Amino acid sequence: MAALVTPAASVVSELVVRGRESAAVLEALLQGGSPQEHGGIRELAAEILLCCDRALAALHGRDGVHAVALASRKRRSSEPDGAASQTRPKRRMRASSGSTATRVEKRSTAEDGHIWRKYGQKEITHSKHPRLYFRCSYKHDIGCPATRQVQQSDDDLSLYVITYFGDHTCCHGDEAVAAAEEKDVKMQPFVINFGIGSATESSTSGSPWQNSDDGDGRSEIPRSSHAVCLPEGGEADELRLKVTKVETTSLGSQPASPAAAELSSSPDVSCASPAWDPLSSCWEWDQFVESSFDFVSRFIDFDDFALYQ
DNA sequence: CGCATTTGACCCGC
DNA sequence: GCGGGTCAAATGCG
Repeated sequence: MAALVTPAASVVSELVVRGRESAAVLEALLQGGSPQEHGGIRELAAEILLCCDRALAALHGRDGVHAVALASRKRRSSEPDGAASQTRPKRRMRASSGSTATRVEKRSTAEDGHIWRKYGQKEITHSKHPRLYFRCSYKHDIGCPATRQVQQSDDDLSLYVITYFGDHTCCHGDEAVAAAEEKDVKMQPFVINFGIGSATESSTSGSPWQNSDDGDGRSEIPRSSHAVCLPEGGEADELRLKVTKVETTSLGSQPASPAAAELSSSPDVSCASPAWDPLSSCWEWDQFVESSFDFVSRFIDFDDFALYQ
């Protein structure tokens, strides 16, 4: 089981947790019964399905797309011929300068569902905050040209100005699922039992979901800038999932991330989540996985995932 | 050891 | 020449 704490397993963990968060909010909405709140129910349900679907996809893709991605990330070694190292024959491509931005957004979080890899940071004159440069993690794998720049707004420190360049060619649809489909792997039904381990049980010795923001006020960028890829418009229709029981329980004290806060439209619902680093679109996996993987494993019989390996 | 991140240097457009 | 975007060696972590 410990061997499952891999990047793929981490992704699965987070996805399922997010699914559970959404489920908790969903139930709160249902209990509230306010008609105006029902507007979000379908969206939440879609989120749940999508998260769980992604969890499956992550496992399906581990030997496929994800493995390919990992394998080809190796940096080009220094030029073997000294002459080449003397000069820089390669012209540098400028994705942003000269070309227009695909879109510019101001958001409270840099999360956008895609996997980005930071490749630079620059202090910008007349700007208090550095600009961070990201490219799609699949740039070198499948040549996804998407890049983005993230800069904290000087006007509103809670906002991040995100400028996108280029369109993603990597996450149109779910390539992991597609890879699984190519292999004709059947999505077998499995059970996520959110009820195993009651709230009281899981929240005994303090909250395992403590916000990592414990005072230094500055979230470091985690080692991995892999955000969970949750592209918009994903369909979870092939998902064969049985959620046997969902309990809305107070697992944590408060949402630990903007994303969780967004999900948690009801103040009565406490959603647990890893700490989110808005600048790098990263979950703080170190704290999250260690503290919660065991917890998450209560919900999931990971033995079922052996089916996909 | 392999990987992602950091960061100084290089390159390019204005 | 300057400012900003990108590269890639160095670094450090798992």
